[in-house]
Amino acid sequence: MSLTERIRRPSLHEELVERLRNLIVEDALKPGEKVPEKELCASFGVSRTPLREALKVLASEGFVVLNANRGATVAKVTREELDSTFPVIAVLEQLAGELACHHLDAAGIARIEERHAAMLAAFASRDRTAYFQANQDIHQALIQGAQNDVLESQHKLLGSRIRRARFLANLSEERWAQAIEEHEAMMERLRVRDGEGLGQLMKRHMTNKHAALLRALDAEGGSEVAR
Amino acid sequence: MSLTERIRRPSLHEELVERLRNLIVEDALKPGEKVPEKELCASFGVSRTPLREALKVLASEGFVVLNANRGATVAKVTREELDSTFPVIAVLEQLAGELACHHLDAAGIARIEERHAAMLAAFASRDRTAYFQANQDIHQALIQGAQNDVLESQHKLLGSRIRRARFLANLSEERWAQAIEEHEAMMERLRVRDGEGLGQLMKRHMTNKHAALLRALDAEGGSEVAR
DNA sequence: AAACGTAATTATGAATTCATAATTCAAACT
DNA sequence: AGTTTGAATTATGAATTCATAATTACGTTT
Repeated sequence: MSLTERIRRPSLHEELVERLRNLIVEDALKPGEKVPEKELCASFGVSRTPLREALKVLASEGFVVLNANRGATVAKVTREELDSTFPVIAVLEQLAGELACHHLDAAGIARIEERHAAMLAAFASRDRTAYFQANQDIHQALIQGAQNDVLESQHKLLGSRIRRARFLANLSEERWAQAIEEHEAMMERLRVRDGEGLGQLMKRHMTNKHAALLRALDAEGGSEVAR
Repeated sequence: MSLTERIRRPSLHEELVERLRNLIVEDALKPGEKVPEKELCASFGVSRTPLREALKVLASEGFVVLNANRGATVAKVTREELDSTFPVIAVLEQLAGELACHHLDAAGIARIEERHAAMLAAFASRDRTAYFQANQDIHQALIQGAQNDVLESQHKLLGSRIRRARFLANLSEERWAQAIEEHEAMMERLRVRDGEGLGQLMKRHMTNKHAALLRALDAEGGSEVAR
């Protein structure tokens, strides 16, 4: 790292935004639950002011809901929100695919190729954890390869808002196999740097994931999705 | 309106987020300027706490930059940010076009048809103000017609972050004429509810607007764009 | 005169305090 | 018994206070 790098001491509220968002995304704070202001202040060892500042930010990001004079609750992810969010993520991924084909160098593609192989191996041994990891790495690499900060931040934000839901999607064997096929097709487009084609495949990949998720939800019949 | 509607009293910080964002978007607070905490507290008649909460939210939205122990400044819109933002807006509009064709009813299309006519009239008389207004109404109507809250809010946020810049774009007569043609083509697709086609045209329309803006900026040679 | 160092001032981040709204719980009443 | 009313408690929104970091002003030194 640079020797004269700016000293960076994140303010309390920044730190708290991170920590609280993690608590929510990692499901330590569950949707619908009240955010226990007092307890959190005590356990983090901070006063209410920075914690409340953090809550306002998280509210604007959509992770919590503020009710006047009634405190904050963790936002529930409704079916409607899911249906609104997936298409937007889908077009963001489409854009990422287009841009990544332009910007990724050989090394970058090689890295994705490696993760793709890891994903195939995980599928072969039906190792869900390894599969999810490799899968996420690939999408992440493509997003970052697009070299567009706005795209990256928006994608990250929307992705984390529906993070929990995505885990429920790849349940069925058929869907899993289909997803693998889709990834194979994506890799082909990436290898020849066909941005247009990769983008369309990524969009469709997301759309299919959404559809699969909806089927899974309908099967269990909950209109409300746990984060 | 419903007789038993919930009483809604926006909290101070919500109110302040709105007001401050307007001050920034409307250029009353200029990019790079310090946000004068004290003055604003005085003129709004509130204490520092809610104002600072509002600043944190605006920072997470990208309108201000917080410097530790050095207060907040209005975010500058850099050339890089512009280049990152336009492609994202473009794909959001693409999605809007696709969805709007599905969701808009005859009345909705008629309303856009009317605004389109108003836009043509404004172009004929070279009335820039009326043109901008009609143009914005059309895009707004298409976004809302998509009936996707996430899409709408993201589009609104990104749009307002580069609002100022967009005013600089339609300077040249050629670009203006080209934009009109693009809108004509868009209307054709909308009339036959060709979502795919409309989406692609809207994306290209944005891409062209971006290109025109860059040319305008290059001509005057500023790497930094006033909001 | 320029540069440096130090004190005074100011601005900022965060804790605390305060007023008020919401909730809880118990007693009174139907 | 169940419901309603009202005091007590608690939680929340916002103002104020406090400690510290940053800036400015000023004097000293070379």
